[in-house]
Amino acid sequence: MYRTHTCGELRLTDKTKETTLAGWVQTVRKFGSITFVDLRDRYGITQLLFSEALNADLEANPLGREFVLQVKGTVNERSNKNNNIPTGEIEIVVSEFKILNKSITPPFTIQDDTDGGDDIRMKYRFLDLRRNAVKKNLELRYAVGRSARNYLHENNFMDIETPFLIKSTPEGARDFVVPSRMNPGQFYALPQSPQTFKQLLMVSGYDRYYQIVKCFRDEDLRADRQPEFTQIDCEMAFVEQEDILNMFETLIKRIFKDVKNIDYTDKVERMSWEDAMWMYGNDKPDIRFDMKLCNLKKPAAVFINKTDHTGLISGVDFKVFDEAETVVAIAVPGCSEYSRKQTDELTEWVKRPQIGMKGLVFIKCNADGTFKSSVDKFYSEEKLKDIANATNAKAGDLILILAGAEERTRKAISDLRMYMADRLEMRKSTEFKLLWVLDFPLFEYAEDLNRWVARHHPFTSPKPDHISVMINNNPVIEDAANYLAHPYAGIKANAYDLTLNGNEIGGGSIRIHQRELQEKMFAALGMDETEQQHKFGFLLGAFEYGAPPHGGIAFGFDRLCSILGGSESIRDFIAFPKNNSGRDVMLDAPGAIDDKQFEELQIKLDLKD
RNA sequence: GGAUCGGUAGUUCAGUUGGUUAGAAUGCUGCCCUGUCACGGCAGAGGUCGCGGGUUCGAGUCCCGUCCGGUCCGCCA
Repeated sequence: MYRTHTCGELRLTDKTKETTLAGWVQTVRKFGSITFVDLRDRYGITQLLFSEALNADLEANPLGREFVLQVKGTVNERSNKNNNIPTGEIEIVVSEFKILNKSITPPFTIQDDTDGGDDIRMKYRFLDLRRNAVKKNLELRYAVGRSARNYLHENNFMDIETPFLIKSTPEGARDFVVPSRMNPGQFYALPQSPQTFKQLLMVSGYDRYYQIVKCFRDEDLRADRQPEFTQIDCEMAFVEQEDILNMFETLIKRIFKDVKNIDYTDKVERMSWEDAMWMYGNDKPDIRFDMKLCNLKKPAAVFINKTDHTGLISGVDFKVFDEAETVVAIAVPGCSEYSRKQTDELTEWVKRPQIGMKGLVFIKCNADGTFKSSVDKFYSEEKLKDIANATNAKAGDLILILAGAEERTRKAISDLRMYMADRLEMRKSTEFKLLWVLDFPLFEYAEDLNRWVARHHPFTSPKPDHISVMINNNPVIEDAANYLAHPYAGIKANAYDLTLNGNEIGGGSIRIHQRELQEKMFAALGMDETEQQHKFGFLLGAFEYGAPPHGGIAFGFDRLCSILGGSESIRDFIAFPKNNSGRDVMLDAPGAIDDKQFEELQIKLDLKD
């Protein structure tokens, strides 16, 4: 038997017990004739005491960091206790020991505050995983998964596996492809999600399905994006949007309780996509803080039902605002005393290529009730006061105004809002706020293709009121410059995203379940009948055999874990993640394959450039 | 596809307007130490400054290219 106890379980109550432990040597502290060793395993650290009698043995078999060690000994009360660790009141007085395996010196220290950088830790990920900090993250991930499975099981959801080797249907993200040896010249694709399979399961009558499942997308990476990632994928039959929202906000609340011991008793707020864009410039707004947008000017074709404050800024011959499509402001609390250097810094920030603004207008709402702005030449104190009122600015606030093309400006003000909130430390990783964003547009205009593309995916149903708009209008866009005037631009979807602290953690929709409407949808996306049949014939066929109304949702499991763990990067919550370029630096994958493999696949490599 | 930051000891970093022998901490090795737990003390080893080219009397430092890594934009139905 290798061990009788783990390195995390012995306590003072076990005093005088005989024990055998096995683990890794964390540190060796030698004191002349006695030696202390911290022995580590998954469960904790236990201190070993090697007395003088073992010195000859230790000299013959010296210990080093990360050696795998087995010891026999007796549990002893320490004379000096260590309150920082659970086993800190005891130590093992070693009677005999055996080195089960040696280790060369690790390239970085295996400690909470390691000296290793990201790169080297990824290369030696198996060592990095020994560190407590990384282990904690994986434990949190396991807890989130367990909580979700328990909840879904209790609610009659059934875990059903779906295939990884499927057919490429180049809609949306790029597919990873896998050549088939038995079908030369043909390729499988790895699923971007089990979307069509879970819908088929609904047709089959498995009315509550879930799967914690890997998905694959061959797109460029980010700190919160990996080429293979995990979703909590769910689908239900005989449901309306309301049923889904209730079922799954309860799931997330359950996870909060199980994993973080947080009682999320607040009602989960809901907001239309249009309101989110209008008030936050963002379809996944962080609503833990206010700083709502004040729309001073908007283009005629969008936000048709919203009123802006263009009267406050026009009529003074200020060209920057007059010529801009959109002018939008936020009031940043308590920043009216910003120095010239600080406002310049903000201006530089919005001028970076990633933000792409030409400049930044600011109004300081001084504590004494006066106003000072970068556009005093154009706007009187009275006018500034009116603008300040419109933005809900208080004395002491700093109003920041951006002007330019609608999409870019709205994104920029949203980024600026988040940036200022970060600067003012208004985004605490221990505070959680959920928000449903509803009523997304069904379509998006793709300039490069001059046609509509599905904003969510092509199986999303339109709002019942909008079905007739879809049926009765031709999807072809005659006037590309004026695409917003096309009836399809206003069609809203039965789609919903759940956001947490400004992150999209889940998204889904009520699906189309009638063949006719699904065909109309495919046609709107530029697919003729042949193409529809070729790509999605199986689904259209299935809809003819009694497809029930259904809908679902998928959660980004890795991202949810990283937010709950208070980290920006999902890599910390994946045992073996890929780097920024999609490489596994430990395996050095992807890599070339043998000529023999090419031969078997009947593929000849001919790289362009 | 693009922007931007970085690459110097095993590791994390410093290195001034280009100027003598490239430093610190930590890790590693050896010696000393009976109550440490970030142990301590003394001594020591350890460098193709990512790679290639250029400017210069002289390049870790400046320029060009390239590779690698981080972050972001595009992209991610």
